[in-house]
Amino acid sequence: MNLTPLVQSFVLHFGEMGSRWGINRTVGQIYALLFVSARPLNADEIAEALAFSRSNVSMGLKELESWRLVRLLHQPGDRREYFSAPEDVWAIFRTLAEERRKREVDPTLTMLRDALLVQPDNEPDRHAQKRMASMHELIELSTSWFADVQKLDERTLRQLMKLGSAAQKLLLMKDSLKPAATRNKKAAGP
Amino acid sequence: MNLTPLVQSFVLHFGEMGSRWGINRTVGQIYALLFVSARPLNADEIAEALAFSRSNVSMGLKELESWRLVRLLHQPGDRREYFSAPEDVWAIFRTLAEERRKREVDPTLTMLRDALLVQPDNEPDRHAQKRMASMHELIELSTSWFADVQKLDERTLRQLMKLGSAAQKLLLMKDSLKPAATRNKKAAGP
DNA sequence: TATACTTTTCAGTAATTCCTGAACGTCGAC
DNA sequence: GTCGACGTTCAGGAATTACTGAAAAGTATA
Repeated sequence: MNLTPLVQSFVLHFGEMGSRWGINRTVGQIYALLFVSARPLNADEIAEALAFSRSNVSMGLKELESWRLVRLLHQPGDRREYFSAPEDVWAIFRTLAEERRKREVDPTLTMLRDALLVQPDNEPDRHAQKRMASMHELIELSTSWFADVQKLDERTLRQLMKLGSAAQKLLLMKDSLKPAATRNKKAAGP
Repeated sequence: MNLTPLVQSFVLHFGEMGSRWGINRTVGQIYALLFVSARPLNADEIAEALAFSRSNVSMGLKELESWRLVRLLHQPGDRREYFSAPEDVWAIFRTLAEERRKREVDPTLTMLRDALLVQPDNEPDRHAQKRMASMHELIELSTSWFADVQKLDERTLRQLMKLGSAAQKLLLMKDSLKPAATRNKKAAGP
């Protein structure tokens, strides 16, 4: 399989971006290739297209599977494993965010919580704990908010985003119209 | 300078996390140390506390400056440069997001836009372009939304987040109060 | 069960990234 | 100017990570 220049540049870009992340070049390129491919590909096709060794592709696919970014499937009458990237970019985004949370955010929250349980016995620790507490609050708040928002379906999410900072105005309105709370409550009901 | 166990564990954790990102261990540790420090530190103090070479610290600080994550300042009567991490965690978050956008998102958007300008002359390219277009739309939408939300002050942001998916309900309310024709059209549209 | 095909593992090597010490540059005090 | 304190650069060695080929382990079919 020969890549077109268009696909080539996309794949190379993702390789680069991957290595800026923790993800390595190989994995980024494999994912990019699957993302733009019109049909599922097997490991040999990927290895040939990207000029990687078969074993490197195998490892890359395993990594992508651990991120739940690729789907494994079979073609009738073919024993080989085929891989594809899910269609829905919003779902992909969700998956990515969820995995990153699991791998990066959660351990950090655990570490912070543990640190905040310690009774500080000196000034540096007292200050450090204050700083950690503020970080903990920010992370806690933003991830739980994100988890919440992430549950919305694509259409609603799209609306929310298009609304942009106008959401702020709705908020402020709610805030300044205390007596009108009944009206809001009524209108927002299911 | 000797680190307390509390600070030590925080610093080590950030070193680890750093290397999961593109950032290396050194840089992560330096930042963590500055973050919890009650006063600005100079390069020698950092080098001693973390047991890195002076030159390593110098490079790390340069990197952190390029991310605008540390502030350079001077103490009266002291020629050395002192560094501190900004206090406000919300501001830090903002800075981080902005820099990442500049370094990762913007180049990707440029690549995608260029790719979408090409007139595809074969089926694979036609499909690839469709996929790239959907990715482009998602990134465009979410980053412009994020830029918008990021302008809010801390208090409002905090409110917005605490509101969580209740924001969804406000949105739906707004939607359901429109003439039925609009809503139906929207729901059935692409 | 044997066979042929496919995927995975892994030890070794290649490539990359990290880190250091030494040399160099800069700047203010004298 | 010289001196000394401080910051930066950089070549090269150390450490880590990526990648490969060969061998092993699965697996469906006959």
